[in-house]
Amino acid sequence: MALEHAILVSLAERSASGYDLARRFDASIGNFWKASHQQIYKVLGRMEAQQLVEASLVEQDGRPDKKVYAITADGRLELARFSATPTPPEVLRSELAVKLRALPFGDRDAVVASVRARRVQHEEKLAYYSESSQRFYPDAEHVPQDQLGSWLVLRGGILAEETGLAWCDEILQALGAER
Amino acid sequence: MALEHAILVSLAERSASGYDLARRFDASIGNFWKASHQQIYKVLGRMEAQQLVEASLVEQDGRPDKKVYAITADGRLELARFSATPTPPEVLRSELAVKLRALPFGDRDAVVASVRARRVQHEEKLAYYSESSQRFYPDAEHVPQDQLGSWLVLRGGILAEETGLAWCDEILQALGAER
DNA sequence: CCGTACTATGCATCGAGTTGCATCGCTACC
DNA sequence: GGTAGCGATGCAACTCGATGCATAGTACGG
Repeated sequence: MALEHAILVSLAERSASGYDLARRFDASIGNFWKASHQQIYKVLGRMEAQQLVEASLVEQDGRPDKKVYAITADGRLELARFSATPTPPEVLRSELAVKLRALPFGDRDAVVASVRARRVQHEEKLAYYSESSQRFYPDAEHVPQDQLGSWLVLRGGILAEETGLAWCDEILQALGAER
Repeated sequence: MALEHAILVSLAERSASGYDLARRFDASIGNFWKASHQQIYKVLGRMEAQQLVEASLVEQDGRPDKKVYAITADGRLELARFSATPTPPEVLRSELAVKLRALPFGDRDAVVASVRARRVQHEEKLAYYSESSQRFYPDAEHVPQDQLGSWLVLRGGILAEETGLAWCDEILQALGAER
């Protein structure tokens, strides 16, 4: 149930409407946790009932009104409690790996195409992360304490994409395909 | 719905009972796709109704009878069709990343403990993969064609664990903690 | 004035997967 | 004789998330 906690973190960093959160979950937070706006609204409703967050209606002109959510004291407690919880191992599910294993029974060229597509995705995300890294943390040796977590998450993303890229290259080479 | 296809691959490699499959999904296949025995039995039932697999009752002495499943012609077709399908990007959900991002609002020592635990997991899996690699593919330069897929999946596992390990070390260093 | 696009919020349905529980056969150990 | 443990199969309840659909206000271009 870590979507709840991802939302708490995001609201602790800065209060936001459901719509704002949905956009964050498509960008910065989305780098390590994905969620649709429907899911977010549903969970926000539950969290408000549990008094982990509180909403205030903000009237806007030029655009529809919105409900801005803020984390409560209870929410901060829950976030701290979660932070102190042991982290279960992550379960990986790789459809690409299934297809690789299915190579003797499947379509080699199509799998190569999938790997090429995956490679492009890794390249794009890596480029995006690298750009973010240079923009927000130009001095990698001196990252401010309060941004340490975000920086480490970004580093994890970069490492993961580099590795994904390297794996794709290894696959393509083994299958005798050009990049 | 790739559990279905993971089962098809496994049965194409060798026929097995639900129980056998459950063990495979805890070991070799489990390296890239996890499933509980309950889930496996449920899906096997559906797949038998769809005639992707067929069961034959095997009476054993010294242990309970079992139903051994084999892939059908339809199953092989479905597997080939799946293999030729574009692969959707993988959605990552990292609870550890949520906790890192939550560092300013949480328990630094507890997060360090989580990272240390995660590091041990990576070490163990890496050791297991490396051992498998040396045992089954002693000559990495000359892997037989029919085992190429399995080899590449194993390589992916090794790369991922090495990277996970490296990330943990980077985190521990940044947080000023020893290994 | 009409269509398109963006902001903003939500419901309803369905499938996949997790968790807990249950049953049965047989072996091995104390 | 009892019980712990493994092989073997499955049902039931529930949660999470994906997908599709619905609605409403406002801005802007043509």
